[in-house]
Amino acid sequence: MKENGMDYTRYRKSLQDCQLLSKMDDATFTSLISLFNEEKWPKNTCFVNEDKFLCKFYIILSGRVKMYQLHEFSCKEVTLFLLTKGDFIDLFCLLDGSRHMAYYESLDEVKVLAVPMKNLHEWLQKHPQYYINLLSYAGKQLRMLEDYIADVIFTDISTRLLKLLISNVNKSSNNLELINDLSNKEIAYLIGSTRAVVNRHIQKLKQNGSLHASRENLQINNLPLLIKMLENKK
Amino acid sequence: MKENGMDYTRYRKSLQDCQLLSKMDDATFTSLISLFNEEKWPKNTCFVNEDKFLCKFYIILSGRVKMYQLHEFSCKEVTLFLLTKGDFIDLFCLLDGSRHMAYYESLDEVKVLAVPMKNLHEWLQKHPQYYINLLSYAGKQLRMLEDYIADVIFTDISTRLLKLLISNVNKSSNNLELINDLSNKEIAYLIGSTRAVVNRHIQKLKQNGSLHASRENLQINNLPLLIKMLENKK
DNA sequence: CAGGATGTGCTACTTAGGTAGTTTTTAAAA
DNA sequence: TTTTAAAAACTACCTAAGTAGCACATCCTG
Repeated sequence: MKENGMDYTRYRKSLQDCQLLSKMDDATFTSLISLFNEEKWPKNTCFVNEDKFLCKFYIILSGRVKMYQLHEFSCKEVTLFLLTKGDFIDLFCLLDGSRHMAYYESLDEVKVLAVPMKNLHEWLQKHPQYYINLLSYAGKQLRMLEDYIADVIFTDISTRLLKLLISNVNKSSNNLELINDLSNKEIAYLIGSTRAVVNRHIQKLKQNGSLHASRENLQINNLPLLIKMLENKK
Repeated sequence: MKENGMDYTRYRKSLQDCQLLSKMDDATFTSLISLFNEEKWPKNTCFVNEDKFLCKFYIILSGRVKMYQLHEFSCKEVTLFLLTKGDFIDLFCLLDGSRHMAYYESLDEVKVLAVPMKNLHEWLQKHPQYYINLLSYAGKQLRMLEDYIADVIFTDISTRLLKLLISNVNKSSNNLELINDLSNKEIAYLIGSTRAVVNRHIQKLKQNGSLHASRENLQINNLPLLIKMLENKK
């Protein structure tokens, strides 16, 4: 991190949605952020729960990182979180220092702020009120997993696909974001299915004109229709 | 809570596994526990995310409480957590005060310690280091949900049933605990399935002599066999 | 004891989703 | 440009799991 402190305001801005940093005055922010160093990870890099996640804590500045579980036997995957700007890696290890069996992969070139776990712990000891922010972040993730489970148990693949598409449409631009450049396989992992099945359902959406799909490119053609289809499921 | 303080040591003992209270000296413990009142909930009572969970925080002293999600349309259920001694209700609401869409039902007569959310927040403000304990509890729950998702996506019902049974055998007594008096329906909700399907698999376990099952009563007959069956799945 | 409610056991049926395999398309690398 | 690899598209097949329905057992209560 630059000594002159110029960068801090830049980080302040780009991390304005980061839960750890919310409701934090500038002085505190500076004391915290000065502990970090910026790192850059290349695209499509896998981190199979390396030791680095036990000794360092990361905040994503830009790019996507998927956090997933792998079934060794069948080599199947599920993506649990699609982490983006402001998200943490790995909160679990911060919590209790125990190894968290999880896999990470960068989907873009990713910029992160990195801090040695030890330093962050020391800082938090001095500023324990910010544990609340971490708790609130953990709570948000817990609810996401609860919803994931409810979806998997209660609804079929086509419903889950519709939900995924609709929930990733940017309200203002009406464009599909975050998942629009993913392959069918990655989409499948996001909803707990397989490439072939997801493709089958995508074909139907293409046929009724609600979706445009080509190689690693998804575009919503008719959002109201997608919403209507989702509502008809219930 | 009794004024004489006699009860505090009793609570100390029965809550020794409670994560919020770990590494807490007696004076601090007393200052915290004196905020609580003991409540008793009758068996089989539903709490459909009532306002009480928004204004009060509970620690379970004894008995089981299942936390579940309900699919309104199909009236299907999934049990996400089987809460017992030392568990919290509702951590989520404590975190950010937002309504947490969840359902609770007591499976036994349940004793809890209750504290107004406001009072606990005030106490935590004065003792912020104990947020760490809550974080660590949240982390444990997050991992449980991650495992749940991995199980549902990667494995079939019979595998999940075997896992459930094996993981609830008391190592020392070799007896099935916590779930041994549940109906097939409740077992099904625990692994994200339905009564009929679970019953189908239970029949197979009865046939090969690994399990004894009668009305709301499950007993392990041959644990090594169950373990072997689980390993053969992989 | 009778009646009702709930849990269990079992049959038969349906189907969505997983699987395997092949072809075609696309895009990047050589 | 050709080559190669990955993604997408499509076909055919199989099966576990969900569903519905009913008979029977068990328990509790009036």
